[in-house]
Amino acid sequence: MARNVRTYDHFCVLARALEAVGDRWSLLVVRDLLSGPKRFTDLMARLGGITPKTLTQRLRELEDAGVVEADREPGRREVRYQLTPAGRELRSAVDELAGWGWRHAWRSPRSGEVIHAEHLLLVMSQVLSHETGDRRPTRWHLRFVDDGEYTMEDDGEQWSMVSTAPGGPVDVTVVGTMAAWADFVRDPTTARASGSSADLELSGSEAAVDRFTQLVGQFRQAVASHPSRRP
Amino acid sequence: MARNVRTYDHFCVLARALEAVGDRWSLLVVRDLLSGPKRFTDLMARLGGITPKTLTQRLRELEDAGVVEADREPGRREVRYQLTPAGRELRSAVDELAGWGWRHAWRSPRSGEVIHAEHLLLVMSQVLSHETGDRRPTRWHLRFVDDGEYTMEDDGEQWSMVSTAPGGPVDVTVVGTMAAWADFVRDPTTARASGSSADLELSGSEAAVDRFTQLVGQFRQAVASHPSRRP
DNA sequence: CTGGATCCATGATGATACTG
DNA sequence: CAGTATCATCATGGATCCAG
Repeated sequence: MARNVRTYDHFCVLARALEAVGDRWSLLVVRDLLSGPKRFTDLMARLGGITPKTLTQRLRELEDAGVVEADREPGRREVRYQLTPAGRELRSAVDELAGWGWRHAWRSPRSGEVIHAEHLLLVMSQVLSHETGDRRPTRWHLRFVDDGEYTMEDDGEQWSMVSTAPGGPVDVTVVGTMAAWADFVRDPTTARASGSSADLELSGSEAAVDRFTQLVGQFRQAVASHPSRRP
Repeated sequence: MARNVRTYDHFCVLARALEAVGDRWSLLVVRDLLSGPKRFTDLMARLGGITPKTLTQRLRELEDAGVVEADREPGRREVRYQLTPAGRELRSAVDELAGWGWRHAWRSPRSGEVIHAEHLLLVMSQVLSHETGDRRPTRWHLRFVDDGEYTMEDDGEQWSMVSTAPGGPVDVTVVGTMAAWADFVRDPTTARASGSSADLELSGSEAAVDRFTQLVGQFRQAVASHPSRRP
């Protein structure tokens, strides 16, 4: 008789947690739902490489575990998946793992590796939270015409990111394409000086925009100079 | 061409971390090494259900990821596996996941579920850290004649556990078998009153032993009254 | 005895195509 | 849009065996 591969049968809280969210892809689904509710196809797009079969299975398992709930309204095609309160409580565990990943498992992107706005902003939150000294309550609004709308926020303690419009006054607003944003992260001055259609529009007070540019620059440098284990 | 199942190819720190420690069993290996170095067979005993093939594979992968290092000394039979500094930095992530597991994924032990001293002490650390108000620097020394030696310690911020002898003065020393300890956790007064060979020896000041008994009792109650999702 | 390696069976995942 | 169906491949578990 084969043991159930979905359990560990250990008397251990960590094993229990991993039975709920330790399967391949599970925590990445949680990651993408931490920034807000998503539809099945939204998740498919962000979880590059997952198959619909596996995504369906993970969503069902996460529902059973009380981590995810599906919002199905009659008369509406879309199903909106969102985290339950228990699921939202995974944020600190995800942050700790992400922080460790940045410090010890980072590597430069491989060719063909798709860069999603949300994931870039997640790395950025980690780096800005832990590797810059310039901290004060700050709110940025980023609108990617081809990849949704995000708010990045420093409450003075840590940076976080959600995929909704800001819930208060913003210091800087960024509008443009995802590609322009990637360019800007790669080299702020060039991207800003160029007059091409790939430009980003930055608005806000001069001081706030300067600080934004500076922090993005620090992030860029951190990524560039990171002692990746496998470059 | 099949994608490599061991990578996600996301530009994402969390995905990078999960490529290193997200495989089945990996974080449980880290869990068991967080309390100190272990031999292959020690790990086999604690990771109930893992096969030697899988454990070998996980250890090699964790070595490649820079999380684990093998200490092979010439002329010595044993191989001692231990965490690297990067591996030790996984403690906070493991703690966060374990805390979530206690709050949202706990269930009573199934019949046949092996209880290991270390794992019981890990749950206990979580519960004492987060569900009791009675906090002060405390150090307990537990010697299980059949399952090693452990130190549990509250630095005033949180409880932790290592599988070594204490590095300082202890408030309470516990000596006995694993079974006696399990009995004691189940019902302190009965186990203590009984004169059977299953007894635990508790030593320390009367106040310290009383407090120990009381905290274990709180843990026992927490486990008993826990609103398990699947009892 | 420790620290594995080998063989086979089964379950989990991926690729691709298709449907209500 | 939100999945199913089918087939192929890979990872894991169970059992057994082996070298130092």
